[in-house]
Amino acid sequence: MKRTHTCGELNKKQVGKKVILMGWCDVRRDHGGLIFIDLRDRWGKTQIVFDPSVAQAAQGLAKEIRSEFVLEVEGKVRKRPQGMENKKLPTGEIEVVVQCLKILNRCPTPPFEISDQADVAEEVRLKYRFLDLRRPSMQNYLILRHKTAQAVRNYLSKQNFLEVETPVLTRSTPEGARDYLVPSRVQPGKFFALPQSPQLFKQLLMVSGFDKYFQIVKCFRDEDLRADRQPEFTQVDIEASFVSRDDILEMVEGLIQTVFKEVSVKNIKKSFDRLNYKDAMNWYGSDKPDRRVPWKIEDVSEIFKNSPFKIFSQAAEQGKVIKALKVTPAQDLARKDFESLESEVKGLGAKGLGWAKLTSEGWQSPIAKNFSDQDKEGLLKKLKLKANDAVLFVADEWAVACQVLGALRLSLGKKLKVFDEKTTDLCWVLDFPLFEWSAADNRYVSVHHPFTSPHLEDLSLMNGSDLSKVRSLGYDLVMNGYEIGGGSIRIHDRDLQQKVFETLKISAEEATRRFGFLLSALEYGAPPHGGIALGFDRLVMLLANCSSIRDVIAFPKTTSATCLMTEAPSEVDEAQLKELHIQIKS
RNA sequence: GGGGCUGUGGUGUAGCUGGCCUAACACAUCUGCCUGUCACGCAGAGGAUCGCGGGUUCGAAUCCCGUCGGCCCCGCCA
Repeated sequence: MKRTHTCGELNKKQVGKKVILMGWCDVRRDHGGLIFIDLRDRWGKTQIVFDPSVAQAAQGLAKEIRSEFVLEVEGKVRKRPQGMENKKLPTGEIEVVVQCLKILNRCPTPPFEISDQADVAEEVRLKYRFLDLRRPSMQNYLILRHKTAQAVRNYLSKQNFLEVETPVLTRSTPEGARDYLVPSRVQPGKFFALPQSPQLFKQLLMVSGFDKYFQIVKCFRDEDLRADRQPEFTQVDIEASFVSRDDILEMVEGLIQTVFKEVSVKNIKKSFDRLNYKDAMNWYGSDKPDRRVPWKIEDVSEIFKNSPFKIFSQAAEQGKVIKALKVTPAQDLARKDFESLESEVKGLGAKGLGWAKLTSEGWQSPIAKNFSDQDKEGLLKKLKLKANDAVLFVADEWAVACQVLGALRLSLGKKLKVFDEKTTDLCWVLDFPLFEWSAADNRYVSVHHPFTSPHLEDLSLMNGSDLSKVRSLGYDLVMNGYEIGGGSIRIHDRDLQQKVFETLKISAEEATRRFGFLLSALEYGAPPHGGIALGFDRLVMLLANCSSIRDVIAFPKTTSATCLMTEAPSEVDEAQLKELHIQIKS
């Protein structure tokens, strides 16, 4: 027997036709005589009818059918009686009258109803993921994921990019995320690492002359999970030779537009806004700003420099900044809301949060009584305040003040629903610092990675005292407050690479030991090159309007990095450990 | 490593300021009836010792401590 049609394609054009359908029993409506069953497959649902006057035997067997039984039915397509059409179904104009039924497999009562309406705890869904994935919405997410991957492959292939696979078993290159390690059986005491990204391999491919490379590839990072972070995730990894930063940015803009055109109903702009890191931090308090929140952080240090309010004026004197965020409209925020914000802020590293609300009766605020008339006037003018606006103040080190107000900007913007969640915003963040000081390590560390090229205008600063001023040729692609991609123009000069290692306090021996193959490759005629890696799961998540990448990954891990279905990771046999020369200490 | 939320029949929830809880409701399940339903309907039935362990108390789903699982966030994620 062969299935002639799927459950999503029959309509009145096939009326009268004999068909064979296969699928799962979605719902059963047993009227005693007539039995209706919605047969479901990944293409849709079709109503099948068992009529004792048409096929007595089939109708008798149909009495046994329960939810999620796997069925094969042979029957005739017929138009539903007048007024009995189901407008909610694409196949709702017809039904299949069954002449012959085969129960291909039975099913115990499922742990939850296979339906998008059913509200089931994620814990249960993940344990029975194979059932969860039967739900139409989950099937659509994976279909969307496939289409997105296809669009990416087609676009890049048309642009003459070549897909090349790189090793999954590779060497550990600390610095960066924690590695997943794989013990070597043949080399006692030695380990492979799973790649955090194919970064070095793609650079080597450039040295090999594959001037346009891409790969849709799994990457592994043994770090704590988030809604948008899994220990194994997929990147669209891209690298090209003889390109400038703008070449990469434009190519990626084309890629993203193509993806949107093929899989989404949303429209996005032709080219994406570019902001530099400093502005992103100053205006949005984040290097991955969600610009859909229509508020910008303002610097009001100048206004409070001479204020009688000592907390602010002294902060300004000490070289700190006073940042202000106008929250509008804020009529729904009461004193207790501001007070709870204040405690929230302390968890983020700020010493305090000032607030003031402008009501029709004047200022409502625990601190505004300390402001001079000049201060108030300055604020009104700079922030263009009107009744029912509130202002949040943080006086702190620049980075802290920005980040804290950035966090509040986002959480209040969402809470007060001041923007349409369905809109899409894409932008580039450029000119990141190349290095940042790590107090923990007592040295400078790479903001991106040690192979990122310094901004060519800043090369002279590389010898200066304040290395945090050196900008990089790195770039991040940001969508709705998520970093969906990041990359850079790389260093292709061995001496410059050596210099960066020195700056990072990575000794020559250490560099040779860890990245010798790269340094060697850079000597053998490395072309100028650069690239990007897109977070494929995040991209699909945003295209699907989901809030967790788990929803667009077939078999994801929990926040404690386990799989509830397979119960991985698991203990292994003593014999396996022995072969791998591994002993567990408890 | 830290903070927050959460765990009650198969599923989702209510109860959680301790005693009327002999744990309620909806869906699902089972039985019977039903020839036009599509969240089918009607009548009935079964099913949870409240994640687990300990403590307080005359009495614990309810309070306390510990522990395990899930989710969100900070740190971490070059």
